[in-house]
Amino acid sequence: MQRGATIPITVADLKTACSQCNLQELCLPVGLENAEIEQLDTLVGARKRIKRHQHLYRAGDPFEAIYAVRSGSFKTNVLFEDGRDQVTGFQMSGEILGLDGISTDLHTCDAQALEDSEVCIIPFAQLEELSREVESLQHQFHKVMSREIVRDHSVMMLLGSMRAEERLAAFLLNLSKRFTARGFSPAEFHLRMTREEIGSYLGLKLETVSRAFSRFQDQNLISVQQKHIRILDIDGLKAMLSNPPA
Amino acid sequence: MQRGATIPITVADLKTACSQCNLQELCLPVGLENAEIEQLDTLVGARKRIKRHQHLYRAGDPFEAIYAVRSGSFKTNVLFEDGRDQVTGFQMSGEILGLDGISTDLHTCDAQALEDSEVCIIPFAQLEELSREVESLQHQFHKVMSREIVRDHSVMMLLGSMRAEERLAAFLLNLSKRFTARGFSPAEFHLRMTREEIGSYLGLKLETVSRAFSRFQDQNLISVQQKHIRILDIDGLKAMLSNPPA
DNA sequence: CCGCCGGGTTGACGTGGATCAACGAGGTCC
DNA sequence: GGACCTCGTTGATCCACGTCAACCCGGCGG
Repeated sequence: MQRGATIPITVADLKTACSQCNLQELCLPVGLENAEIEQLDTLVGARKRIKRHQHLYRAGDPFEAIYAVRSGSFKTNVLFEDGRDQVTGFQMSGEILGLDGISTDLHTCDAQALEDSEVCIIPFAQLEELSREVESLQHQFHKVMSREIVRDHSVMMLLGSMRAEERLAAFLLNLSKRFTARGFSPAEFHLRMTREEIGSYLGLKLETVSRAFSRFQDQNLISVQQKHIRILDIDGLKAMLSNPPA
Repeated sequence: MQRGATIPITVADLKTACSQCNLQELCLPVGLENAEIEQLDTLVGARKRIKRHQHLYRAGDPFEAIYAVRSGSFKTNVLFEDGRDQVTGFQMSGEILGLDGISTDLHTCDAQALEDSEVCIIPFAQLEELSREVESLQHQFHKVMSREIVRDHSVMMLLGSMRAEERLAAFLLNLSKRFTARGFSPAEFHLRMTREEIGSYLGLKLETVSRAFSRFQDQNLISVQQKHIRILDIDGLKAMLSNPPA
């Protein structure tokens, strides 16, 4: 099948396509030329709305596409035979979901919307096909995967060697950075996930998360009201990270 | 520069190449046709010997190539500003090192040999070039990256929700599986890493690792003599994994 | 309006693993 | 062969976080 200029692109398509998307700078098209992004448009046609608490995919589902979060946010979690599970990440707009499925052609975790959300569907076979032709797309995709590996390593670091308050501080600073990159306030935001989900991600119990929030508030580092967070002293939070336990 | 049939391949090259390598089934060439593997040979020319305790690369080094472990074994670890560090993985023959470097063109962790080892150097630009031409290589490379992501997720699970003995049991079972895949005994092997390195990987202190080994020995699950491990009751070890803490 | 329910906070208490410390076994260098 | 050093084991104690439980708040349905 031919692609590219031989396929007519309608105005309706364009409106939803990468070339018109304000997340370009955060998403798969980073670093691509305009002409290349228009090639991407031809395969990133469909979008999908996912309501709060609905699953985008589940562990065991056949893998066919990766997804770019267009609006809203998600969590991914892995399941364990005995019913235990663990949140492996929270994804916000521009971030890519589903890379775990490539290895076995089955998804290996669940992806669930934390709020009403929308994703762009990127059929994987077509992405591979196009990235054989478009060098910069190929390289960008490799960077996306590698970035996921690097992110996972820093989560391992967090889980393996940080104390509860350090973990939470790292988490808040990471969120702040990601909100900032999306044009939101670095200091004030709304958590989309529960204390239990935060705890699962950070390897802590929800009570410990709650207590750490309260402690940060007592120290005037942040102000917390349920899911509403305001960072009052970002340097203070950063300082928490460079304090080894011993 | 031309590649492929236009470049003469000497017998000496071939002897060290993928097409002649007995790790084919475990390494990058999985699932490739013979002709395709021969194309791989053209870029996986050089090998490098790394002595015990030497670094293959360090965090901050420019990223130019990925590496396939040909013999021996490695650990990778990430560093933290304040001097803390954490082992993120142990790699044995056929496994790929260096994928973390793609994201920023700098390596983000250290890779250190646990014993005298040898790696194949796979220049990354050339790998991308060839995988634009060879679909199955492209796909296989994506699987390798995805597998690393999946592996990282299971380490997160381990660090975030398992108890000390569960972690160690999971670690031993994982080693056993990988030794088996390489034609070694599933039940008897030699650890290449210290208790401290195991502990760092598992998010435990070396004393805890040592105690867990002793406990397993008391329960006749394994026999331990320093670095020599014999698994006596593999089902018993597996059972440790399906026992939630509560 | 009231009752319910999920999510969050806080307190009292228990415990798994960290910490500190002593000692033993093997390897290496003179 | 002795001195040293790294690695591993084991015991005693401590403490960060988990556990259990009470309670609070806001939203929702009847």
